[in-house]
Amino acid sequence: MSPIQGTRTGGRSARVQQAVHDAVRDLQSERSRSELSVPLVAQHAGVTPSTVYRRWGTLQELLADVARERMRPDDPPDDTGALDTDLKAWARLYLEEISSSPGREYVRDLVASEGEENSEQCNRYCQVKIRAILDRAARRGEPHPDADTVTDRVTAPIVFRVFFSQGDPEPEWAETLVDKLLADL
Amino acid sequence: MSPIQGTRTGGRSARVQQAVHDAVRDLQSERSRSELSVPLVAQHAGVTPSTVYRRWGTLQELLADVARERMRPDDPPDDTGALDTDLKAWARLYLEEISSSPGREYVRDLVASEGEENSEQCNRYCQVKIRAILDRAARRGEPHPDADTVTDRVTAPIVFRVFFSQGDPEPEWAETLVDKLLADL
DNA sequence: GTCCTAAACGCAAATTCTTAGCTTTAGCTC
DNA sequence: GAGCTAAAGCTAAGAATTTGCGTTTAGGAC
Repeated sequence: MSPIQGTRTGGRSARVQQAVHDAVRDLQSERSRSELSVPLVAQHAGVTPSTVYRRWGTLQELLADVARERMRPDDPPDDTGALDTDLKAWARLYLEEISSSPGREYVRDLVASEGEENSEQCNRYCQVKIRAILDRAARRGEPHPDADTVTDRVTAPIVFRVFFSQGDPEPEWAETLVDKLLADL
Repeated sequence: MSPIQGTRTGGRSARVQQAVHDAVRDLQSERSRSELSVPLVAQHAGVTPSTVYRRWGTLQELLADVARERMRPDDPPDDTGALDTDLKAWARLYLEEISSSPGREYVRDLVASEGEENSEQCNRYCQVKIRAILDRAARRGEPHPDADTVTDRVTAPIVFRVFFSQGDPEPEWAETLVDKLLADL
């Protein structure tokens, strides 16, 4: 039985999805956003444009779909032995990731997409990592904030500053956010 | 001598800009984002599409330009007599504004635009209001955080939650952000 | 006020993107 | 493996975008 009645998830459909995603990633690495188009992606993927239009609707939605995939957490965050250093290492990495040129594009694509599922999913991925760090702290018996507080005091300021303030924040700034958070516990 | 060599700011150019902005606002109030197009806006504004393309480049950039205009601060925030209540009133209003359906669209349009000038300008508008509140607190002799701290602890979480968390936050939640900020002073 | 220059607009042709209808292919169930 | 149908391919019509060129007009100089 398939997960959703009458929706095909394997075989050709899966291959097309894979080919289109790969094409987007390839093209993103060598062309600017304004040079991308549905027909171009379709050609590189070896499918017809109408297939892409039917499945994703617009280039924007396709880009958001690809961005969400790229944000999927791969490895659990490094265990440095203490909450303070775990959170700082993660915050630093996160800031570097989303302030990088491709990182900005991904977040931009997520926010620009019509529905909010993609952005929400992305935040959930983020919280998975945060919770892994907090769980370790709990097991060590360290006092720790909850995941929502970390989101409000570390993740949110990082994302906000990258998108709404001029100039790139220094990696150290992410660590000061963690310092302040832990000082207020 | 004109401010920027060879850039026209008055007369016909100004009228066209006004007409196009007005057309966008009119259309936004009665149509969904996906129904907007450059030719449609141009027609309502009584100009040719090529004029819009040449001045703004894409629909996205035009929408970001309009959104920035709408975010411009109008009145100074209400003076309720104390920092705590001033900040809470502002935070509540801000949350309501950007979590509203048109508000979300404006922020979306800002972030989606190519350059970052529009988003940055928007944050500056926001900080103008925050600073007005903090200045009043300073004059009253109240202890107060700096504007960047308010941005990190109130503005950023509000924006982040509206765009990356599912479900609409309650207005009261914005006030708790202020409570926590002031408690940690 | 008049003239000059170039920025900005209008128009229209050429190109590219998007959509819709129909046909074909290939997963899935039995 | 036969039948069913979602999803892909194909093609043509329609819409949006880009571009070149002529015209208008704002802004500065005299």
